[in-house]
Amino acid sequence: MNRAPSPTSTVLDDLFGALADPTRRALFTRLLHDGPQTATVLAADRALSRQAVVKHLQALAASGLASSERVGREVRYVATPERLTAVVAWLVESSGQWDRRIERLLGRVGAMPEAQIDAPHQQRGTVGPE
Amino acid sequence: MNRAPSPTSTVLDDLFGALADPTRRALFTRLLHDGPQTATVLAADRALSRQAVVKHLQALAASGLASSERVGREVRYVATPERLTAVVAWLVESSGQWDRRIERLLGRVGAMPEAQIDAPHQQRGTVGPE
DNA sequence: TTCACCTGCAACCAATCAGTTGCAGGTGAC
DNA sequence: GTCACCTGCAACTGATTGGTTGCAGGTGAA
Repeated sequence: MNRAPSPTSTVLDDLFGALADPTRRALFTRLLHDGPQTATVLAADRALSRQAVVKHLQALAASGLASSERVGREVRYVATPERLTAVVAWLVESSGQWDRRIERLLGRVGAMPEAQIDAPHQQRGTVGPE
Repeated sequence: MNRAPSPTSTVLDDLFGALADPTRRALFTRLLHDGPQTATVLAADRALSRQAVVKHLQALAASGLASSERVGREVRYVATPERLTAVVAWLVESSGQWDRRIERLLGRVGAMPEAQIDAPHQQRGTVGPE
């Protein structure tokens, strides 16, 4: 599973593209906080067809923000937020030396207490770099 | 100038959407590093029509990442990266307590001197997590 | 074995998007 | 005033996107 990113689009295209849709962001954060879910379950409490949700999840997977594993007859999707580092890297890199505000904001994250940082769920191996 | 964001899309939709296109990202960083430019000039060294560039710049402006000012018969576009704080805010907020890697990356930036936060950036309402 | 349930694939539709071209209207310089 | 140059608007096209529905196929449980 987990479609390979299309050769004509870059990692950042896929990432920003995936995050540009509110439904997709919602699915991503839902997976991030509630752990693995099937598309069927995710579609249940949303006014969306299962197929629509599947397509969104595949878009997330194509960008590396989600991954799927088969468990019996179900397919569970998991958020894989590591890839967001590419977004952060772009922010840092492209901004170079602009005004300080963003660094202050980022500083807050850097200063986060470690107690809160533990991975919310097991981050299984399918994630590998391409 | 600077179209208002459409009422049906949120700030984040517009931001991520604007950044999802490689041409738009290139234009943005170009403006960021080289300073104000006209669409005509920007289109010159790109294999793109002026109108196409104008549309991209308008998309950037709609998301708040660029602004334009009229100077005589020219219109100069300027990058306004402050709005990127909304992206950072989303990263911070939605991620909450994920994996360490990103914090290391962010930590590098956050380690800068004089990091104290004022108001996290005035967000015109609609930004929250959805 | 049978049946219920979940997934995957395909076709299709409407809307949006990226891009083009053509033309009209301002503005500055000579 | 004239002319060159830049911008703005509109129409149009092709591709992509977000969404739907229908149906076939695999899997687990009774």
